[in-house]
Amino acid sequence: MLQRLLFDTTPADFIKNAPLFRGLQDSEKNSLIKMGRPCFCPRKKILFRQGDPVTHFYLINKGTVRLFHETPDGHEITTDIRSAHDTLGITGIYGVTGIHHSHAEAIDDVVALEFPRDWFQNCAHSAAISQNMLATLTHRITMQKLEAEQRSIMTAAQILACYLQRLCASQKLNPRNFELPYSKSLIATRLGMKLETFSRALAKLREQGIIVKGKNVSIHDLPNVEKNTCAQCSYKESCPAYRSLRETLPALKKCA
Amino acid sequence: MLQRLLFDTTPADFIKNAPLFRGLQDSEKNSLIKMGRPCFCPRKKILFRQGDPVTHFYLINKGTVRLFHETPDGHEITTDIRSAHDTLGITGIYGVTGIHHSHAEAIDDVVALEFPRDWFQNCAHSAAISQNMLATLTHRITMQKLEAEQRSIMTAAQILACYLQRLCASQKLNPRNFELPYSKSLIATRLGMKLETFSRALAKLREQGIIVKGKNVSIHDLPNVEKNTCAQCSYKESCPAYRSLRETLPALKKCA
DNA sequence: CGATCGTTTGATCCGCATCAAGATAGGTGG
DNA sequence: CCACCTATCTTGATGCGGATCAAACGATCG
Repeated sequence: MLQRLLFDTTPADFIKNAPLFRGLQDSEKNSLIKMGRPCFCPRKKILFRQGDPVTHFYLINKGTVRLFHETPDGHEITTDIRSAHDTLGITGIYGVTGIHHSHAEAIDDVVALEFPRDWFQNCAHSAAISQNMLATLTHRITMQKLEAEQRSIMTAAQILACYLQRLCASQKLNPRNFELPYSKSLIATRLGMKLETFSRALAKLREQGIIVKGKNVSIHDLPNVEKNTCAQCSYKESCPAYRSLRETLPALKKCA
Repeated sequence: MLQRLLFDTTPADFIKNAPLFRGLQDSEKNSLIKMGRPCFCPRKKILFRQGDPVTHFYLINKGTVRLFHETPDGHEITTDIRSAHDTLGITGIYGVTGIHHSHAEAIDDVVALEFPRDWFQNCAHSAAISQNMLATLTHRITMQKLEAEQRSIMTAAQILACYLQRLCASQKLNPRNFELPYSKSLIATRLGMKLETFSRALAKLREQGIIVKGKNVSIHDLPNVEKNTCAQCSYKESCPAYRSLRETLPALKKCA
């Protein structure tokens, strides 16, 4: 049916394998499968708007969502980019205001599952879900702090290099050669810089062995990368990119 | 006994009234009272260091704690300031690395209750605690995003004005006349700016009716305040200071 | 083939950091 | 009570990084 066409896997399988629902009883998963409604949002459309009451929370199956704010003078600020297996609306559900804090816009065609807020709050309260949510939020807090710190002590080029590193780490990409998952303008706003600044940062990284041509990225001079990126930030072992770097650098150096 | 001298209230009463433990069964509270050990950390001493294994989580009863990182070149970055009723180490407990992400330093003499990490994770898992934790972390995420956004679109003076507003809102201070709870240098680092910049921002605010002399603050020109602070940020109803402003401005204007 | 979108490059401006001196206040000992 | 000291803060001069405005470039598409 339609669902088969939209989803990467069936909704039931998707729920069974979702990291957010890891550790749940089968009965709980079945109840989630019953309540999870497929939800489709085409490219460029708005999934929900800042200020809207929180009616559902979403689990993304396919596609990419941009969260952003509008400033009073009409500019937009990208606060996050979410994709498969990420959630949408958690902070809305657990927040006190009952409204969404950001606009959510589909970058691609987006497929998600939606769960009614009330049902979820009242009935779906297993210890396992709470645990998973706590782990997710904790991770988000750590990463936010890390990025906030980077913005205050690093140059645009360094921030970008760190971002590319984290991208490799989180999406298991090969640093020697991978494709940017989003447009450069989207990444620029995601990193809180202007497209022009982003572009100039790319030029600087090129001098240091990180070559970006179109959407294609290849990182050559690894010692330099090590010197200029997360290895320099003060989060050390708290930073996923740093941990990943520690693990992968020796292997990568051998390839060099 | 000693505990009476250190704590504002007895540890038992403190636990019974702690927001974090709201909604718990009496039996759960009693178990917390049994396991919560008083913990004293004198001014300027370090409670735990970044990289230390997370052994406990803490609930502050008295005093102020600064969370910070060290950059590779020796500078320090204040990531948060916590005081009575705040927690310490939650992200450490729920994080995957099992280590603290920041240094925690006592600004004042600090009194706290500590709970062993393992006991807390294994035995203290009531739905109510999880709920409270989720609400706390959600709030923290929202505020972090808000501040990150402010740093990218506001000037130092505006950021400071917003901070003062939030201070009034969260600590129920009278905007017409209150005392800064921390030193100016601490607030400056908390806001991610240099002390010099902070000082110059004060001068600018003075022209706009926000007068700071020593630790004393008085906000006079409310329309100007409204124009220059959280009312301008894009979080609107998600921002506590904005909500508070909407509620309190009419009353304050009458006093003017 | 022009039109549009996404990106690059150039010139200029502004805000904050930095470096360097003063100023003020709180605390101590003579 | 005053002189001294240190901690905390203020003020001034300068430089750098990123935002802004403006224009050109390249790719894709009807």
